[in-house]
Amino acid sequence: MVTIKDIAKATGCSPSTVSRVIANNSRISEKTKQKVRKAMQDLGYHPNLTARNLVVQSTKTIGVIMPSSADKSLQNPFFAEVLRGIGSYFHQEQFSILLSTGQTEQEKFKEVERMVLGKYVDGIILLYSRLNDPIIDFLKEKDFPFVIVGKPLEYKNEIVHVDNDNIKAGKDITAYLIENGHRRISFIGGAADLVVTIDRQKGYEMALKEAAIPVLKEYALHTEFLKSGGREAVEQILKLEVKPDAIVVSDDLISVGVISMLEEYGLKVPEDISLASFNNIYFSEIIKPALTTVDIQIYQLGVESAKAIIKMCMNQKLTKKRIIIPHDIVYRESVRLKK
Amino acid sequence: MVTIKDIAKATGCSPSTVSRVIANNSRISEKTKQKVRKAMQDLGYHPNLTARNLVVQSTKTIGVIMPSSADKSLQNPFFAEVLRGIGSYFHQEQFSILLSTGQTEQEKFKEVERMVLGKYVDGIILLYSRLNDPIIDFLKEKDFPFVIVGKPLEYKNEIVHVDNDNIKAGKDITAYLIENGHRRISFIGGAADLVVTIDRQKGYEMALKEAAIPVLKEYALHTEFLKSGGREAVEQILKLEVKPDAIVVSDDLISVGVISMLEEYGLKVPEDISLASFNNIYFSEIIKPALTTVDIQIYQLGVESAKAIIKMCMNQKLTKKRIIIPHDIVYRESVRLKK
DNA sequence: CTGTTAGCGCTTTCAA
DNA sequence: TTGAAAGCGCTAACAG
Repeated sequence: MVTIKDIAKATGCSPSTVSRVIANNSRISEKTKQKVRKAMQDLGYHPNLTARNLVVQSTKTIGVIMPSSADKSLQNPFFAEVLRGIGSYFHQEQFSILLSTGQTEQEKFKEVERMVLGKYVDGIILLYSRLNDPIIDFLKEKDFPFVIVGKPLEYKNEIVHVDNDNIKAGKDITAYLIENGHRRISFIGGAADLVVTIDRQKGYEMALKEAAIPVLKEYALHTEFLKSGGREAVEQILKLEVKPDAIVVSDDLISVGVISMLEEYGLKVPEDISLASFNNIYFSEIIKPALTTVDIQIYQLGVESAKAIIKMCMNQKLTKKRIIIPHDIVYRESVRLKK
Repeated sequence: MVTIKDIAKATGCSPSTVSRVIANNSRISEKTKQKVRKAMQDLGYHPNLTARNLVVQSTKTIGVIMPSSADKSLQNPFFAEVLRGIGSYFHQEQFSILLSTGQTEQEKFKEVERMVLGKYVDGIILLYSRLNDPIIDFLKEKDFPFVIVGKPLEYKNEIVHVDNDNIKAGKDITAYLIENGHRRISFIGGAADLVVTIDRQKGYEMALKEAAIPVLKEYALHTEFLKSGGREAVEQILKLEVKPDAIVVSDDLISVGVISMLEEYGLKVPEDISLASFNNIYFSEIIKPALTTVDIQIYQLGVESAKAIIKMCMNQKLTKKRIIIPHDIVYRESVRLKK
């Protein structure tokens, strides 16, 4: 292996000079720079990142934590898309992603602990927000830089997070349904302990109230994310005495299953029942009917969380803890319009 | 920061002893071990991974390279699922994933170069296999440990790769279509430079030949992965003089788009036309019609590639370069059966 | 503008 | 069973 010393020897200068050339230090003469660079080329030198990391006490690496992979939720294109956003910003800043996909909460916790205590990462991005997450407690206690994609339920004012205004998003999409003449609107959410589900449901309820439509308990259902494709949820709905004429679904992926189920029971979307959801993943536009959905700009969610964590690692102050990515509704075919 | 020296001081022994306790070296007395461990607890000591990596000249970190993320192919749940497989094996071996999602081939190459030359990873897993991939050339030239998930087109006998027998898979699924009375079978593939597409198509052709069905050029189409949802492909098919009665699609995700398109043109699957594809992603079972598809055991693909790369990093010899994960057909609703 | 020196925190001979 | 010492490859004062 060729080290900085070899280059020093070959060029007749000191290791520190070589180091400075690597850093492109301004007070090294152009001449030596040339000479050193040539030697690096010739000998095939490349700086050892581990060695550098050790001395500068920083790795330019961020741990990115996915939700527990035991359930199938990882298959949600949401995560790939956030990752893409994070990766693109990281690339230009020369940061790296250390990915953690723990099967269980335990595994994930262990991995985070290893990364953080072993000083193997400079910061953490959490790609989800759950109630009572021990990882958050751990990070907070250690005062370790981290950002959440989504909204923390506790410590909202202390934890940096990148989120949509999901309450408003829920309200907007529900209002759109109401505008189009729907009155009996049901809500199907994913896991009930996900903050994003909670918020979207809250927005849904607000819209109903504003339109003076009663909020019925039996109209709000939860289905385990990606489990059984929303079968129970649909069956519940079909058992209702007064059947809904529209459904707000908290995630496009769930919509896919729900639509299939409805069809199985002979209900067509949007003719018999309208449906609108959130995320605008790639699928939403290629399935039939194409989904009317809230575009939450997943990629941007990734980019901004990347920006935030890097800033924090550089000890720059963030002006605000809560970074909101705007959303907007993409109108497609799953909602029956008012004539 | 509390270091190994602090523990040494606190316990009155030397840093080397502490180091040995960390490694659980057998020739340290149980008594000192206890003492040292207690001090580590009390002072909150945790080994610095970077420092260790530097001296042992290894990082226990593997670079995992996704396909260029400029196209939408990253949203294919395939990748999340392989990642999950890799992650699970890595976790138990205490390895980490350094993820690279370059937008372009260039970006990806740069990232790989950085990881490898900077000695930041011990090995590389490539999650795709393309024709003329400079990354493969680079890795080969550097003689750096790497494994491909998929099949390299060149150097098949030199490059370790974890793959399905996609030719056979293509043949099997096509044969199944033929068994059920289909004769005019079309093939819709993803990007034509992906080896997986090529293989599956090859198998498709073999099955036709064995059944003495002519292989028609105009029956084989390619659609950019996830682009336009297979619209052109379907339009091409509908333009054919003799329309197919079945389609083999090289990826479940493409199937989703193709089914939608067919429906748009008034063709129902499987009543009017049958369809079968590959991968068995979560979606395949929740969409209507549920897809008859080849289960390629994506998760296992991940696990085995993880095993392979770790073995290589430990300098253990692999018995074979080509590791095959068995596939099997999952029979669902998208194929019209012979009465 | 460049060199000398001292470490970053750990592992690992070698010696005791 | 333990300690002393060297060194992994690099950066960063400090000195000149």
